[in-house]
Amino acid sequence: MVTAKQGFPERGHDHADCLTQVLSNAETVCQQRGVRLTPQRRRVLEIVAGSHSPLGAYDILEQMDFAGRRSAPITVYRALDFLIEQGLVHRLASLNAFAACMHSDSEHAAQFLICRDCRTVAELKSRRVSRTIQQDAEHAGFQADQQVVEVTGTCRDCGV
Amino acid sequence: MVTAKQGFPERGHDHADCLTQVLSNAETVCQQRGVRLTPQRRRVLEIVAGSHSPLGAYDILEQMDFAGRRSAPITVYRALDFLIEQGLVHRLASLNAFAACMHSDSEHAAQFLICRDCRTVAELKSRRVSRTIQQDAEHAGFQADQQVVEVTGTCRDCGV
DNA sequence: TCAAGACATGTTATAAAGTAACACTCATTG
DNA sequence: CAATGAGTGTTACTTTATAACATGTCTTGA
Repeated sequence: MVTAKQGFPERGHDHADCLTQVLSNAETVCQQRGVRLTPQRRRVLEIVAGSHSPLGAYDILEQMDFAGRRSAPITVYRALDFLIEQGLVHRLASLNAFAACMHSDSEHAAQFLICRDCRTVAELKSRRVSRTIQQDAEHAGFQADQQVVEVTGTCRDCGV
Repeated sequence: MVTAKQGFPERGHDHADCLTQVLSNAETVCQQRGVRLTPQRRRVLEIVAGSHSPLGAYDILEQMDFAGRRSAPITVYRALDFLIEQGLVHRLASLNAFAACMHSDSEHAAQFLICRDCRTVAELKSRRVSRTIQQDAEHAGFQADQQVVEVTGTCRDCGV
């Protein structure tokens, strides 16, 4: 994805474009891997990617309502499990919430910048940060294999 | 605290010592700050510090049982809120769990190493890591003011 | 073509984590 | 000693997440 590559997404950018790109990237990725992006999963991804701020599972659930029928929570969680496994969605532990991955490139450590004012989330994707953590952990006798980095603060637009 | 200053605590060290130190440090700190380490709060700290692996709020609750009576969850959460505020306990977002701070020194960024085998948790406390995050966030136009760093992997004792 | 198996979803119920609201106690302190 | 404020008790509830089992639906190879 292009729009959010460096730093925060531009306020007022055309988010419909992001959405389109995320979805088409997901199609490609799933096809390549021989896994199925079913309508349910696609729908959940669509909802998550449609928001710049992370959504709780039950927020997603609400938006899944169809013809007055609500699906069960497990439905959403199952779709999320799949999407997370495929790296298409990230889980934000400090918020109990989920955000679409706006980057088509492969594996990257999960690093997030969370604006406390506008609730927008961006990925940091700093190799320097992940390398430093890796090294310092190793130095402490620890073999790191999964990093959670979640930074709260204020983004450019909300800052003083 | 001495025992856990660098890297992981020695397996089989005398944890009763840690506990004593944590508690006496807490007394001192609270006195200095003019806040009250009430029996409830002290009890919760004691329980949390008595475990090397982080405890869920309801694990703590169980250990609070007294004469067959169980307190309400809110009791534990209130004590935890206080202890976290005073920096005596940390919250591990990725585990929904709590761990006592084994370091008497003042403010430090919350950075954790979580062994996936023995579930032991140690603090990393790397200035380098926090500085790097700070800088790279700033570079992305983001004013960082709270960092969550939680690293999962294997500790020296559990490693190959 | 159709049975077997694997994957995906539906349904119901429940577990686990966290909070709201209000009443009561108890130690200050002015 | 009344008033205040911090701490706790009690009850009920919300939010987040999972278990267990039934049902559906694709694929594939006999």
